[in-house]
Amino acid sequence: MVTRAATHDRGFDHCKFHSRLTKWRTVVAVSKGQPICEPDRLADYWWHIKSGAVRQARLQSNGLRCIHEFFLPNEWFVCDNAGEDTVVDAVCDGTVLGRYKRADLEGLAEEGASIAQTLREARLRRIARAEEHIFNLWHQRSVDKVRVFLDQMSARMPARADGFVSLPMSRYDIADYLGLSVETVSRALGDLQARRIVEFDGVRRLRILRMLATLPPPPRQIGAKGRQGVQFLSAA
Amino acid sequence: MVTRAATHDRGFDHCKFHSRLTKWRTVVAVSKGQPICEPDRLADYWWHIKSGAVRQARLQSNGLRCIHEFFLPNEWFVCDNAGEDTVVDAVCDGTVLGRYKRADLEGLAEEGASIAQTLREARLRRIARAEEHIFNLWHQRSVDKVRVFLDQMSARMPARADGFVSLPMSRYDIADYLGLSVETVSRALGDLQARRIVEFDGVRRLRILRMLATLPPPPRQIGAKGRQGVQFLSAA
DNA sequence: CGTAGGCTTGATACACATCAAGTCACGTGG
DNA sequence: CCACGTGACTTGATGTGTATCAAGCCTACG
Repeated sequence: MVTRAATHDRGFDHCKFHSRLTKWRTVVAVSKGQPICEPDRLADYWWHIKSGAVRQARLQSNGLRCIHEFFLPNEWFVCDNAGEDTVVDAVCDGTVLGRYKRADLEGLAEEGASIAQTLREARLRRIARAEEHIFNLWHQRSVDKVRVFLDQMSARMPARADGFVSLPMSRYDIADYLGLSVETVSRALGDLQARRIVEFDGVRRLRILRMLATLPPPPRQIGAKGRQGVQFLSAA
Repeated sequence: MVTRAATHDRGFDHCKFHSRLTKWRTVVAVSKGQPICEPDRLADYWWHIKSGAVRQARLQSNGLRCIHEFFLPNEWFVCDNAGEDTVVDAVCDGTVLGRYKRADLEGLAEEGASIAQTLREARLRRIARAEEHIFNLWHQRSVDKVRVFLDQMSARMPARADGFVSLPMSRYDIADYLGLSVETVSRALGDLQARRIVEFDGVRRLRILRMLATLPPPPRQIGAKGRQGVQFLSAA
């Protein structure tokens, strides 16, 4: 397996900065399907998920909804370049966020190096995740997409002792995230379950049995047969 | 058409900072298919394309190559999270880059606000492009993917007076970027040409005749028929 | 009991990958 | 000059993964 940056937006010392941060914080609670704020204000804030989950999506004129990213408990995010068609809304009921004005938090960051660090890392992780998403959308079969998705989600969600996690999002959300139809997502999940790669306990509670790295080699060869096996020589 | 951040990494005052920058610069020239530097050093530098083009790709064990991004003349970039499977190499012969040690450039940035600005913008643009790429890979038909790709490229490439641009990359590169087969890319290009959306002058020189915004509405409806038409009410 | 939303399952259609030639431009060497 | 090879591109025939269409199921909740 290839080494790659970890994908957690956690690890931020709340005890230490709690009092300082709460001073600037607004708590926002939203129920399923509710936008977290007015679309044109989105870019003005840093957000921190306390519970539940939100999704950042882009709506097309034909009604299709492309979900760019999910944000899960304890993760930080900011929306730099949201267009008019961008919606950020709650995935499930009981979603609670901390909202901080960018100016406040980024000003604060100058004194508190640890906060600055957290925000910087959140940005970097955003790029890393986007690249993973691109890779996942790119050329894989539906089962592989769903598999990678489940791996990522169970790694990012707060885990329980027994290894089970409960997904906050519906099959429709997964479909819109992976660019598949709901039916295909459903079938893929059934397939993974049948092959004992994941185990379900109810529709949204699951546990990964076999990690990606330990899987047998890809049975099918999609695309070109090995274009350009580049050797490194010497630049300049 | 929806407003969205422009996608140019240009607009950096070279005259003003030329002497200061060249002091830290190493010029790197690479020919087609050559990596721009040792893979493990990639993250140590900021890069600036002077001529030609480079591609950032991720190689899979089965030989497939997923191209995450192209970088075109006059654009700045840095590779924060390149894994062992990541390759950044020249798309065509005659590719020349400026290479700057990150420590040097980012230290310099403290005094030169304009440089800091350029680097910050390059990062933001990177995210914006990644999101566009996700959107493009997401659910579209092959013709649409190719169409969007051509629009983006002709907007980013240095244009000539007659409106023609010459693409630096091959059909294989395009296929690996869009997650399609070469044949499909070729057919899509033929289709666009037949429908008088683009005009070709040789295989790699082309001109966009009709921009995306001015196109007729999507003939086909892929995916779900309008899930969750969310109305904004009021958060919290 | 009924209605609704989320989810699953089956039958069919089609967009795109794959396989297989074939073309075109541009070399290199006889 | 032509023969030949090679790499990039195109075109056609065929197969298949997944979208689409259409029920039907399951759970929650009035």
